Amino acid sequence: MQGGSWNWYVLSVVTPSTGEAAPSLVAAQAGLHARVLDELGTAICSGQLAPGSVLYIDDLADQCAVSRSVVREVLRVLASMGLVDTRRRVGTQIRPASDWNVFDPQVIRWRLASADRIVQLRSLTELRTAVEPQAAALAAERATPDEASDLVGLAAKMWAAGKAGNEAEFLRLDIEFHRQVLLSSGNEMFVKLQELVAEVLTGRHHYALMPHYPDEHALQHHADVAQAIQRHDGERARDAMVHIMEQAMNEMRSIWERTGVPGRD
Amino acid sequence: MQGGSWNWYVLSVVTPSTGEAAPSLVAAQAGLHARVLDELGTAICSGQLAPGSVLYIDDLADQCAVSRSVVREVLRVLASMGLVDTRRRVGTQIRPASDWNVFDPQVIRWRLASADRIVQLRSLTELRTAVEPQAAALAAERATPDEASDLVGLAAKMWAAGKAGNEAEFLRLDIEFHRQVLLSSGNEMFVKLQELVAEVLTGRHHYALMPHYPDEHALQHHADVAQAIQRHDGERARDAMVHIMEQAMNEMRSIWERTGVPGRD
DNA sequence: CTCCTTGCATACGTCAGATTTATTGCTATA
DNA sequence: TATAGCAATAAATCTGACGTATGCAAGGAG
Repeated sequence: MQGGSWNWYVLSVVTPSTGEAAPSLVAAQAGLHARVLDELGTAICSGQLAPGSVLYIDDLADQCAVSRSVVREVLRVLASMGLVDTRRRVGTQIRPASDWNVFDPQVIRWRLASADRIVQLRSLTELRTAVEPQAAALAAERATPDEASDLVGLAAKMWAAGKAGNEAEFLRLDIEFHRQVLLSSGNEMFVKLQELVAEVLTGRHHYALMPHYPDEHALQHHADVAQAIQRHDGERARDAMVHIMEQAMNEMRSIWERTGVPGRD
Repeated sequence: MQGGSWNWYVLSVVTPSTGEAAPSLVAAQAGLHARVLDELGTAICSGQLAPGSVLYIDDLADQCAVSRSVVREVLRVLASMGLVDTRRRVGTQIRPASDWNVFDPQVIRWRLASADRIVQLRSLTELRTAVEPQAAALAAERATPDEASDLVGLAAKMWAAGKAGNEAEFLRLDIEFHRQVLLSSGNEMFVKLQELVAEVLTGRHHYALMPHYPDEHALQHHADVAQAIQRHDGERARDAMVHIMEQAMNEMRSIWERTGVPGRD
């Protein structure tokens, strides 16, 4: 009805049958709002809906087989994420990627599920590389004795899991260790960042991008960080964490150099 | 109607007349959605609506004098920011601050307008301290010749503005300089972070929290960063930026040590 | 007395229709 | 050519209705 509309077929439930690409992480009975939100968010972050494209509420309602209320609520959420911009008399326009709230967990999930996966991975890893050493230094100043003890304990368990070759357990402990460091830093934003990183780590596992194999040096560095924090030695904690980050960065680099073009699995 | 309801008066348009605290940054003719969103977001981030409190759509519609549609759309946005959680048969519950998307620009604005102002300022400054040196190092690898030249030019203009005592111009150039460094780092998340920092810097100005007075050393460090980036010397760029951040951190520290209790202006 | 099942009241979820309003692009006029 | 007025359009808002999951409590079985 609204003018020439726009070729919608890209949004149908095709999920190009490339296999594991999009098993639609949103359960079927999750409610219409969540379903439509996920559909549109995925379509936008994957680039299927190019920036500048215009959507119309009534069309979307028809094509998604939901009422306008649902569509409107979805668009309001997408607008708050910077993904779209809706204006009177114009419609709802897709905004360029540079406007997106790339710190929104939801946006990160959508991008991890898209061809941008590698870019997202790289950005977050670089951010992590910058933040975690600083967090370790702050934790050395602010961690309570209990927190410090927990960290030492976690490092010990990581060592055990690494020796035993228990990969799943090691991954869990690894995430927990870094979460604890960021928690002890006393900076709420660092903590939230950890949630994003955890998203990536589990996502990395889900997309089978990188098996995590612990080595001797990494284990030692984790123990060093914990010990330095317990002894309030900020500099040593920072340096040890820098080493951990360097290794993580090297592992990541091997990923995005190996997978030449995006879109590959 | 819905049970004992909840004492709503805290949300009225009181804006306690303490003066400049809340001139309601949202224009009156900004639309009902924006108005209600701002009201509720402010009330939640300020703590007037304590975590665990329960709101009801119909009550909100009455008290804000808008239709349920508007309230529902607002709540959906607040839910996507992690500020509330709405469940059937229960109502809409305020979530604890640890669940908030503290990277959402809107949330940051609300928190800057609240008593949490100092906490927000500190968190972002610490984050900035962690990120910008890394960004400078990356920029030294990735900046195009044009970008590097621009940076050198900006540093020169900052020097001129600093000498001339042109404070407003200096602030503008300062923000632009750091934005350019983060842009040249080639990391989209770093760039977004800069937008948050700019939010803080202008907010800081708006709340008269800190006059920015440039000194000789700071000017030299900015010039060093620019030059190091142009010469692809990542280590020197990182070190110079660390010095800038140390100074920024010291200035901030003087703020949140001076203003003992929050709530002071 | 405890535990589990069952039924009910409740507040959100979804829908459809109507009306208002802001904005854009066109057109006619100075 | 520039500007002011006009008409078309799609979002913004309101309203009333019905569906539906769910927390809670009453009641029965062990």
